[in-house]
Amino acid sequence: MIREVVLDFETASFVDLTESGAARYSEDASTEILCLNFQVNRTGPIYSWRPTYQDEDYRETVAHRILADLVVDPDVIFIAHSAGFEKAIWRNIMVPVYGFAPIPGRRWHDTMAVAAMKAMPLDLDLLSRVLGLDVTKDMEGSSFTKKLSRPNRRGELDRSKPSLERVYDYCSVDIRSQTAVHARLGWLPPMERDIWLLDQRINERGVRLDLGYIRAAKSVVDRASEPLGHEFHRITGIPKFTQVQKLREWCAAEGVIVPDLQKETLARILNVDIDGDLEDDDDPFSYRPTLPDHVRRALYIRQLVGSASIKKLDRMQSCVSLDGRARGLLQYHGAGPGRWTGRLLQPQNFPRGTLKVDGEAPDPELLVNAIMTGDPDVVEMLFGPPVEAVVSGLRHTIVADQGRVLLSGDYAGIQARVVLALAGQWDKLGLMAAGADVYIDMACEIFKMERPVGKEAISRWKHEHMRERQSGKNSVLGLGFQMGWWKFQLKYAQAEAEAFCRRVVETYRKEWAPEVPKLWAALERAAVETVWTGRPHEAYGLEYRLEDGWLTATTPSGSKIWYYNPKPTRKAMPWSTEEEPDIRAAWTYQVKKQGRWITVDAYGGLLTENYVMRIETDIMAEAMFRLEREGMPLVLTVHDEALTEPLIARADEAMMKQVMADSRLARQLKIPLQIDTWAGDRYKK
DNA sequence: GTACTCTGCGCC
DNA sequence: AAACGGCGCAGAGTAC
Repeated sequence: MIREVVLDFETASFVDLTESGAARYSEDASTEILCLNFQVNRTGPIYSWRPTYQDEDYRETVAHRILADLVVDPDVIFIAHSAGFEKAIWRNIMVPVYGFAPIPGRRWHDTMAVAAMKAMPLDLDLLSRVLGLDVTKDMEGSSFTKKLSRPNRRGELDRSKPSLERVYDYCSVDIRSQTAVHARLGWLPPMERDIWLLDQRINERGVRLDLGYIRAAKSVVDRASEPLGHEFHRITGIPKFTQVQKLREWCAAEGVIVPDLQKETLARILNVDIDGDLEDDDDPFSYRPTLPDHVRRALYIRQLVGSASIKKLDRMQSCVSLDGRARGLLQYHGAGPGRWTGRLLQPQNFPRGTLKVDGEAPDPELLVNAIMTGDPDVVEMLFGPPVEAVVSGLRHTIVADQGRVLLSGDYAGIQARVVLALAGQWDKLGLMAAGADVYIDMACEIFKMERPVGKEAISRWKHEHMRERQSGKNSVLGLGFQMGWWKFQLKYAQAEAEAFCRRVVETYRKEWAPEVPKLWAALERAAVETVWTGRPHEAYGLEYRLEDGWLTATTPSGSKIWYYNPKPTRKAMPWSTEEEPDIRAAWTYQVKKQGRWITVDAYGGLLTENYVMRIETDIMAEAMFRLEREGMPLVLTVHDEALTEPLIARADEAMMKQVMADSRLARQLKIPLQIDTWAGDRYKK
């Protein structure tokens, strides 16, 4: 019979767990176990295993004998909340220090993974509260235990007997929470369990970081920003250029109103063309007359060195394992519809490089070699502003191991392809499948222009009508999920008039992809019907049903999207008035947003986006299994991109394309896939 | 001090 | 006639 063991370590260390992650934490020499609490089959007694006792050898205790037996029994499954932590402590301390047998990956279960799959909060306290589980938390005991796990003010770990006794007293509380959560949430279904097991292999494999390069990059940044920081302080009186509000207030006092300090805003104000397609180039001098030189200089410094991304360098140093690989960078199902999210150094939001050498991104090795000198002057001479150069080279910190290469593949424009395929907009998909530039197609539709024919004409058009193409691209990518003209203007076209934005949105909905709004409406209707009647409803291959406190949407691949606590509501439409009210049936659900558990309105565009993201993730996960089988072990996934680290002999871009293209689900849904690949020693975009 | 929220900013 | 995409992290600011 399968037995379940819920377990929870309390530990102490000089290493900061949130800063460094479980892998680095567990292998640090200062990390020690205070106790391990565990409970068998939900109702049994809670045992506490400890490495030290008053009078007896820990090996002689009942807890130890029971635990040792459980570990070697292949029918026992170990359950933890955020199991990556318990697994790491087990692997790096329990086995080597206390002589327990290793526990293979297949014998672990993670209650956090189930919470993630069902779109619930991951944090155990909030999760218990939201689920209404009646576990009273001993707040004092909890904060005391937390305090004891870190060095005190004098820089020591407190090991006094009364303190430890207090921790032991408190410990069973988390076990009760975990057991209750497990009883409520249950197991992962087989398909999801396979994905989670894959996730664990990827997280434990980690990704190699070039520590020498990281050190050099930090040196470049430090040496370049120091004089600039002083100058900034002199000009503005603000000690740090990270103080956004103060800087804005200072600018205002100097007579310059700055709406925000975002990259693009700053570029516009300073009139620096960052991407070669500055949106507001009608009047390039609009800001100049009102911008005093010292304000310009202060903002310029902020632009030069204000990038927050370089903090990734510090994070890399603190979370890299002793063997030079960073682990635990991905959270399984971190986003509602199944996507992985990034952790620690957040490998999913590396800035895209802005450096250009002869109009192209520089060769990673050349850039790295320059930065390796640690000398900002060398970098400046070869590539331009040193901090910008380091930011552009941040991705290159990720490298392949000896004898291996990085091999990356990404699904080009997959979001647009999936939404068009689900909606049945086959004409546009046909264009995409034939390799046409649909952004140009949409632009021609918006601006009523003649479509260019022939390779040369297209290339010329692209060059001559860059702005029109950008509008086309934004529309194709952004308007598939019911974005209105207001948001479109805010996000992509602040320089354009309302009428223009209205026309773009109208063109997308009425002319370019008229099937897509039908998809929004159908999903909305099916979901509302399900929530209001309690009976399942299907639309466009997606089946909504109520399931034990959630509304689920089952996709054609059998995967599900979960919405917690769906409630029927009535909602006034935006155009509803007193005289002509338009109140319709709708529904809400609950979700964690910006750390808070809130109620949100469901609407067709959102349901469509969730559906599309789920399908994308399914296609990606499917491909990841095949890549692993073909000798291309995954190290990262960035939503539509798979980064693998095969042996040099197995690194074959054509093979990768083929493996990623070979998707049962894409065939079933008639989604034409296009895969772009590259191989190299360093990560890049 | 610690916990939390808000803003900014990076990605898909 | 038509709306609110998904994330994580750093730092500042605020509340206790």
